[in-house]
Amino acid sequence: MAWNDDLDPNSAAYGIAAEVSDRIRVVAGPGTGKSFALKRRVARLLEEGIDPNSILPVTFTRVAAEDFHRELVGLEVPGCEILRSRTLHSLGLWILRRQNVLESTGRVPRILNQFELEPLLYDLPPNFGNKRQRAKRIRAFEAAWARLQNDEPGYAQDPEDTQFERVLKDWLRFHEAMLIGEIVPEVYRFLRDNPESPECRLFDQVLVDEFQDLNKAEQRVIELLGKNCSLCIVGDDDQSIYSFKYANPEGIRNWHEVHEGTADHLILDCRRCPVTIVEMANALIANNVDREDRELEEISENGNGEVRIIQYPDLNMEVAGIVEIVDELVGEREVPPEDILILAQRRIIGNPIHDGLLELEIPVNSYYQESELDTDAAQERFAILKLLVNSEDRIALRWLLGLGSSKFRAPAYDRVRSHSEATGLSPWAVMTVLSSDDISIPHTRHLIVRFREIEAEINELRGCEDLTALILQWLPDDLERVERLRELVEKLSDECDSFTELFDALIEEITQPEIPLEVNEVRVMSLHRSKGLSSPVVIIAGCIEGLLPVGQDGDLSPNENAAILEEQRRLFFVGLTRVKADPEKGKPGMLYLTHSRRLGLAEAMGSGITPANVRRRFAYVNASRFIAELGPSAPQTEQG
DNA sequence: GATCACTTGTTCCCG
DNA sequence: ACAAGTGATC
Repeated sequence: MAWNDDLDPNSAAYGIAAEVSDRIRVVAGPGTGKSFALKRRVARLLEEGIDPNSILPVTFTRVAAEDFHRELVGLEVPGCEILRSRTLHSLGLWILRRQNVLESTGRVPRILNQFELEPLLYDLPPNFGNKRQRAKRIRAFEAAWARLQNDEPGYAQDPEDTQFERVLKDWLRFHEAMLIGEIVPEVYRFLRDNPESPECRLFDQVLVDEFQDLNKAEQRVIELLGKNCSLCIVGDDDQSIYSFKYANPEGIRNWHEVHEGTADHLILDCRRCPVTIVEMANALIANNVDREDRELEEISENGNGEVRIIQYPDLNMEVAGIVEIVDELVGEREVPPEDILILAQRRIIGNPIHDGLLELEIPVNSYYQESELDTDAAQERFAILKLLVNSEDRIALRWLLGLGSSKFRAPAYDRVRSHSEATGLSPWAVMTVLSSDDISIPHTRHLIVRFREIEAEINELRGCEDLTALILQWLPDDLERVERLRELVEKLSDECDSFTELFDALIEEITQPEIPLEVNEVRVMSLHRSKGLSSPVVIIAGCIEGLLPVGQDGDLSPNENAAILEEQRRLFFVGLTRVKADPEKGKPGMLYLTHSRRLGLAEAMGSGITPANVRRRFAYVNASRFIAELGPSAPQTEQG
């Protein structure tokens, strides 16, 4: 088909697809069809004979990359199959591999799993602040030290940051591993320092989605890739929700001022959402001060949808209430499970909902990060497996040695590491000689005990005769809290013949889960994760003050806290606008906002929920201020 | 006496 | 999750 088939020449999508400027900024509100416009633009470029290999669509997530590719293939434009949409990470890793950048700097692309960061945080010395501050500093390092939009990425300015970078990189080098977040800074440095490299001329057309969520280093990578070519950036500053990785909405807000001759496009027709929800979203986001004044426009054919706001006496009842709502929707109202999206900002809310639905045998999937490895037991089993495959996996050994101790035995391990660095022996080799009393290092007794346990475990596994026996030894049927991991292993072991094959598949599946072509279950995830998705039924749980928005941070200035509040409002805005109306198919678009009055104090504190009051081991919380900000279109709160 | 691990009491941080 | 306290180890 032609790129402009059924496309009104006066529509925003047409304007974007036909735009010939080589600097284009598109600001597109939620559900306004920006991916549709981008798709048509790519179709036009292909039809004009531009080499598909020279077009680079950059997406925020792998899911979005896959979606974009699928939609392009659907267009049946010549060349669309070749065209690959990529995330900045996958493109970055590809460039680093291609140019052997990692080898030349002595880095090993063994990427740490989320849970493996834990010992690193304890091994970083406390002079860099408490654990939370150390974690935050790692994220600044991953942003190439550009915390603000005006910062220049590349080098740490603050001497403490410089020292931190040295200690962190030493740790990573010693453990022969990398953080996933190191890829972008490495690529940035490579492109900046090698302007003659072919990667700087690889593409003629660079299109970037979700630009508001790129930090300065990522923005710079895009600029370097698109220096001599046509650059089209797309996003919505009202949906900027990644300040924790130092993304900054100013990046898209000021882009047209920084780039001369920018053609500016704005799309505001919200084709996705019911009218009521567009009104609520507009009322909500208007409370943000740091923002351009604009409104989403409703499409009256979408109808009003159904909105309910429910408060429950406590969190358990909220969870039970949501499970009941879903059961009723799936049962009596015959809503397909895949049409239901449940958003919860904390696993302590999302997980019991997931489990409750599972109990009713309603198909459901949880999308929290690395959720197969949610429990300590699953993490331990996974680490053992890594060590079985490669006893020189220093990260897995480090993690297992620290297991069971609240501070991961950091001081004792530091002595082992010093010895290892002094002698050139690997940590495994050092532990082996320690264990056999050939040498002695003070204060390492607990470490040795742990090492012997680990060794025994691995020897048991080595003794297994076949794959089935090994899996059974590794994940015994009666071992609790590893259900998700076991399910995954069972699924994968059917497709794998050898043990190493299974291991590779398992790593792949956990770190880069396959993106299913179509879902057929209820999805439970965080608001961040829901970016780019839409669904006929959306349930946002835990709409409480102290969680959504999060409480004030005493370490931060009033201005910083105000900025966080505005981002939280954008997060809620993103959540609301996931609702998709399709009245012709009998799907009006439903939104449920739930909250409760009370939850366990330990639960609240453990997951960063700030209570309004604390009484007798219970945290008492109030309805989110955002509920009141939804304006007159929002219904009254019901009692659940 | 210095260092480290574990427990206990009070708690403010995840994506 | 952290700080302080206690007891064990060197």
